[in-house]
Amino acid sequence: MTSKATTHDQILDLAQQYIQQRGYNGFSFRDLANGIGVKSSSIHYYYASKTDLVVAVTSRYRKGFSAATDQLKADNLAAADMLKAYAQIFKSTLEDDKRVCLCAMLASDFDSVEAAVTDEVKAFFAEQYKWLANIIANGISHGTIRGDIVPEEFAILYFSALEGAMVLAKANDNPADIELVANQMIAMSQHAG
Amino acid sequence: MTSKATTHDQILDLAQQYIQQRGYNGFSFRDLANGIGVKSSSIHYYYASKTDLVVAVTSRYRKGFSAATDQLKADNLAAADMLKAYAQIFKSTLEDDKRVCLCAMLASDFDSVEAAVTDEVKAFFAEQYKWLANIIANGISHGTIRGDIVPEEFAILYFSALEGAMVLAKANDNPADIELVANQMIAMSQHAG
DNA sequence: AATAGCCTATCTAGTGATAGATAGATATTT
DNA sequence: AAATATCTATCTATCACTAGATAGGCTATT
Repeated sequence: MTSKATTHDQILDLAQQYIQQRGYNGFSFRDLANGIGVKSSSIHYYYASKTDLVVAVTSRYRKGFSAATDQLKADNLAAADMLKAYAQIFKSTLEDDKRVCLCAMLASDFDSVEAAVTDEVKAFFAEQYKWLANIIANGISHGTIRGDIVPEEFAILYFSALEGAMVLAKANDNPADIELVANQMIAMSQHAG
Repeated sequence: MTSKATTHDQILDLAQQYIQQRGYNGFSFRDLANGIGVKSSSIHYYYASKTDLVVAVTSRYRKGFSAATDQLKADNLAAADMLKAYAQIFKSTLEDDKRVCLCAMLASDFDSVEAAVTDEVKAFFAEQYKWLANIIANGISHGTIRGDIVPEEFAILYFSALEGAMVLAKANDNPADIELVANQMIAMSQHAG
């Protein structure tokens, strides 16, 4: 018996999809309602405002992403493999669902959203920077990543490149570019051969 | 006597600003009209549809950017300095005007815009990839950039990272991150010390 | 009976787009 | 030169539609 998703979950799921594909200003309560098969007032029953809805979606996304990266870290791979697996999350998000990172979309919409949303987005970025810097620092201490790399700086580079590659790869309809971008950075972070 | 900008030019200028700051779905003909001091019907006089307007803005942006990079190339700097100067365009766009690359914004809005717009955006990306690959190839042939780098691949990396860094730097209110990202890639493209 | 979940109906505001009018500049004909 | 015609750039007013939001009612579960 396939347990039917609740309306509440469907709202969050579809809102997330719309934000990832069309951005904050690219969908309406009616779009959500029509997609789910309810009325827009039912969305308001769960979320009084669009801001409330988007904050909930972003918070859930942020926590889900953290859980995924924590899981990845528990696998205890070498730093380079960890970074590769991390990039794979971005690639499959685009390849499988034609979606861009939720927070990259919302970052583009920063001038359109309220502080409650930007706070969640900034928290997401801070968490990802921290996770990446930790992985990189571990790689350096294990001698698999060049010692002249500054973990906090390379984290920003790696993350920026992946987020940018995601948007460009979608525009160019070429998800493989994400892997191409990640592999080049990883190769450059290794000791010269 | 300060020559007053025509209404037509004001429309293109303000539309460009809005797209760079709020995206395709983040502004209206009325926003433009109010900002300029005319009626929205006057915008329609110049551009029958929003698509037509955005195509015109994007085409102008693309040609202006090409002119700027051609000028940069004429300066005949070393590859690394050329790449640094290129990144500086992105940084000052964010720092001075709080704007993101027009085409990065439109790329995020790909699911919301018509093919006439996406064609212009894709043409912009293709031109930038080509310019960067050429600069990198020159650097390799002059021996200032590592020979194991593939120009077309590093171009995608460099451009992706800059576009991503621009969006993230805006969200984090930290334009210096653009330079940080560029400098790391340039350093890694050099021969090991 | 109370609550949860969803509905109908409606509101105010704003969307892109269009029709028709008009003042003033420019061009053409007499 | 004067009269006529056309063009440019803008206006007012309105279209059908969509936006987010809200009040109040119905129904099913607890």
